[in-house]
Amino acid sequence: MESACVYEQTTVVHELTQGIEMAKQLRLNLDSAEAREFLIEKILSSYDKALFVLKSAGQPARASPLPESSLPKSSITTSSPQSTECEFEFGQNVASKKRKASTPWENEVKILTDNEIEGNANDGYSWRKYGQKDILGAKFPRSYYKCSYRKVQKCLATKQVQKTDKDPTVFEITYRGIHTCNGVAQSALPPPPSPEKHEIKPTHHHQLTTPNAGENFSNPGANLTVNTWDLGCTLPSSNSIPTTVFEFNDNVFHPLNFPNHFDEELLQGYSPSFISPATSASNYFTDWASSSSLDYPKDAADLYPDFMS
DNA sequence: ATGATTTGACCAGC
DNA sequence: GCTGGTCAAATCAT
Repeated sequence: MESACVYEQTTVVHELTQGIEMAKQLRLNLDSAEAREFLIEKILSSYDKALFVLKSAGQPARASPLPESSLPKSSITTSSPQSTECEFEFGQNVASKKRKASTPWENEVKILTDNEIEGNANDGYSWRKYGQKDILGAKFPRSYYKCSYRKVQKCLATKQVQKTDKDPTVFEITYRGIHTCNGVAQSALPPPPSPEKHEIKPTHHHQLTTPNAGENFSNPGANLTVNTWDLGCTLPSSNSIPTTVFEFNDNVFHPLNFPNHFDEELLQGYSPSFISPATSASNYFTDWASSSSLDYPKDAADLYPDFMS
């Protein structure tokens, strides 16, 4: 299955979005050396992950060096019944009024997340609900969102949010289309979570690939373990890409297994040529890179001049 | 007053 | 005819 493990886009979106959140947290925690260090590491980690995934995306043959069993259950789901775990769908129609099942979207990504408030995922974009439908066979209706800047900037990105039948607290989010809006991500984001108020659900589930997973570390007091690298499918390697785990003790978070670096050897040889300039991942990236006060790693720019430009 | 959400209707694919 | 995706008027919230 060619796209069996094409989870890359979601991963990249997640990691880059997470980087945005981390950067925001960093801005709010500049006086705390410990928090600063942690956040910087986390940002770099997310960035590394994104780059790794982008690099490895064009090399299906080397997918999943490790047994899937070593990985947590993926939160990325396939939209195809034939597929086993995850995939992206690429198509061409862009936000046309009528569905075209035979021509998938140019950019469609499905994720599962329980880190969501009634479908309003903090994914860095501002969405406007435009419809809701009861879906055959589904317990819960599906909500349709389009980019708030659809008119102003002709951004055609849409997303669908639907509670899963098995667990109403878990949302299946399908992102469609490409964000052509500019610089809206930051302004659209809600204020960073307050450590005093932000609440984190216990990791009863595959916590996840939700782009705002980065908020989680702001929760104090809870003895919590959060996996932010919870992608199943043919994850390149759970060895080279360790799960990010941190705990909260006495209002201080402690990174336990911090994925700072990937195996450089693994990174080598991967061409970024597969990167489409019109993917949501790249849009996320450009939004992040252009709007964030952070500098992206220099070596990344060296490695991916096209991507960075 | 303005913008966001809700909800019934419309339309095309199957 | 059924279904999913979208539109747009009505309604709600700020």
